Formats: sequence, C-alpha cells, structure tokens
Amino acid sequence: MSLINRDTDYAIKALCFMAKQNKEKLKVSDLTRALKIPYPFLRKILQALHKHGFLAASKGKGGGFILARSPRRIFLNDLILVFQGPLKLNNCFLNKKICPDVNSCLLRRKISDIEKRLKSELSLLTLDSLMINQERR
Amino acid sequence: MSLINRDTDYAIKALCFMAKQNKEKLKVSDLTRALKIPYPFLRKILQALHKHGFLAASKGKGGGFILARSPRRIFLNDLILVFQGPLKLNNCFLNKKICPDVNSCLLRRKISDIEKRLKSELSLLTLDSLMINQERR
DNA sequence: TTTAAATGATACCATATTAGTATCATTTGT
DNA sequence: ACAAATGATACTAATATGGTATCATTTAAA
Repeated sequence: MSLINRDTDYAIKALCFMAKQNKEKLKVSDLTRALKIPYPFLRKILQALHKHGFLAASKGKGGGFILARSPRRIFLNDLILVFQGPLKLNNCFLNKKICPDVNSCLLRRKISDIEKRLKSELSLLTLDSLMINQERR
Repeated sequence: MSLINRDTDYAIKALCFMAKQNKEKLKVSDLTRALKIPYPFLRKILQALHKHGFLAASKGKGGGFILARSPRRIFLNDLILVFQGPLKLNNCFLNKKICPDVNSCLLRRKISDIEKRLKSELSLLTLDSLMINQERR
C-alpha cells in the first residue's frame, strides 16, 4: 500500500517543474509536453491546485498557471490533504463499540500520536527540498 | 485515506478476542457470533492468519483456531504487512526517470526514513497493548 | 465405516476508489 | 468576432477492496 497516490504524485511533479521555470506563466500543454502526463488529467490536477491556492491562474488567450506560493511554503502533507483527504491510521477498528471512552483509550492515543508525528514529518518535506534534490541528479 | 483496511481491522478484533479466551480453541462460528463479522469473510481472514503463523489450526470435527504466538509478539505492522502488503509512501513519483541515482537522492532518503520511523512505531503496538486497553473500557 | 463438522484452497461477485476522458461554459488577447 | 486558454462538471475505465460460494480435505464420533 502507498501513502501517496497518482494525483498527489503528478501534482508534485507539476509543481516542481513550475518552480524551476522561475515566475514564468505556463499553460497545461507546456507541462504535458515536459512531464508526459495526459493533458486532461493534468489539467484537472492543476485546476485543483489553483482552487486550493497553490497556483494562480489566468484565463483566456495567453493564460496559464503560475506558482502562488514560494516552494518553501508548499508542504507534502498539504498536497496529500488536497488529493487524498486527511490521513487516518484507521476508520473503523477504533469505533465506539470497541472503545467507547475516547479519553481513556490508550491505544487510540498511541495511534493518534503516530499520526501526528507522521504528519509533522511529511510537513518537513517542502517543494523546495524536492527541487534541491532534482538539481543534483 | 486510511493506513489500516477492513481485513487488518477484523484481524485485530479476532486476535484480540482469541487472546482473551486464554488458550481455548475457537471455531469461526464462535468468533462471528461474538464479533459480528460475516462468517465467510472472517474465515478467509483467519485462514490467512494461520497461513502466516499467527494462528494454529486444527481441521475436522472439533477443530478450530488458537493463537500461535504470545500477544506480546504480535505486532500491528506485521498484520498490516499480511493484509495490505508492504507500507510505501509512494510507488511512482520517485521512480528512475525523476531520480535515477538512488544513493544520492536526498528526498528518497528522507522519505525512506519517515517510512522506517512509521514502521517502527507501528511495531510498538502489540496485540498485548490493545488488550490492556480493552480491559479498561 | 459412514457421517457431520470443521478448516484449506480458490474462484467468484459486488462495491468503492482511483485513474483518466469528454464536453460545454467562461474569459481574454488579438 | 475568434481562437486560445482555464472553470466546472459529468462521464467512463481500471483497479482495489469487501464479501460470498463452493468443493476438497481432515477428523472425531456415532
């Protein structure tokens, strides 16, 4: 099983590429050519990134997308949140029937701690850190 | 998204229940009654737990399942491995095309570290610790 | 020794999620 | 006016998950 799905993956790739183009507006077709991601799929993803404030968009002829934040302010866990929803260790096995008293539930607390640590670690992975890496390849 | 799926969830519940019955052999129908998990589904899960050494099984009339290990030696990450495969942060975005040199890849190392920490934290959650919790409810 | 009650193995079906496409509406520069 | 871009959204396809059915094998006991 994977923590990161295709949408998030493509979003990372696209954002990475855009960050490298320092401040230049890009249209979807520029990106598909470079990244080899299917046009309509990538478009959907960029629209979502726009909707959630990662990209600024301009419509009409000559329009396109551009990063709306510094790569240092784009965090992996935020991208995961957009495309995959909130990270949960489990939906069901800690439900009321097994564990009715949330506060006294040791296990629930442990699991929730693990979740928190995982999220905070994912939030240390910024778009910036991905780019540094790519420069070195 | 959830780290733990239904199979793993039911497996935990079943193992927990069995651990409470100290050393008593149980058949699937005993468990379905207690846990309200559909019979054929639970059966499939118990068979898998047997196959992977968590349970001992005896066939034929009067047969059934019994824990094959101490609850202290049953780890959450092992159960996840059985029912959901190896935990991976990502299958694709760190593939060869983006990151051809595995050793020099800073990001890959970071991600792999996060993975390792997550796994080691999950491995601290034993069946034992779940039961302690349940006693207190 | 037959039979019923149990698991072993495995193929199958149903539903949900993920991946990807298509299309019409709106905006905007020329 | 028109072409080129995104906005919104509905749709289809593929895969993963959740769950069922069934036949084979083993075993205790009548």
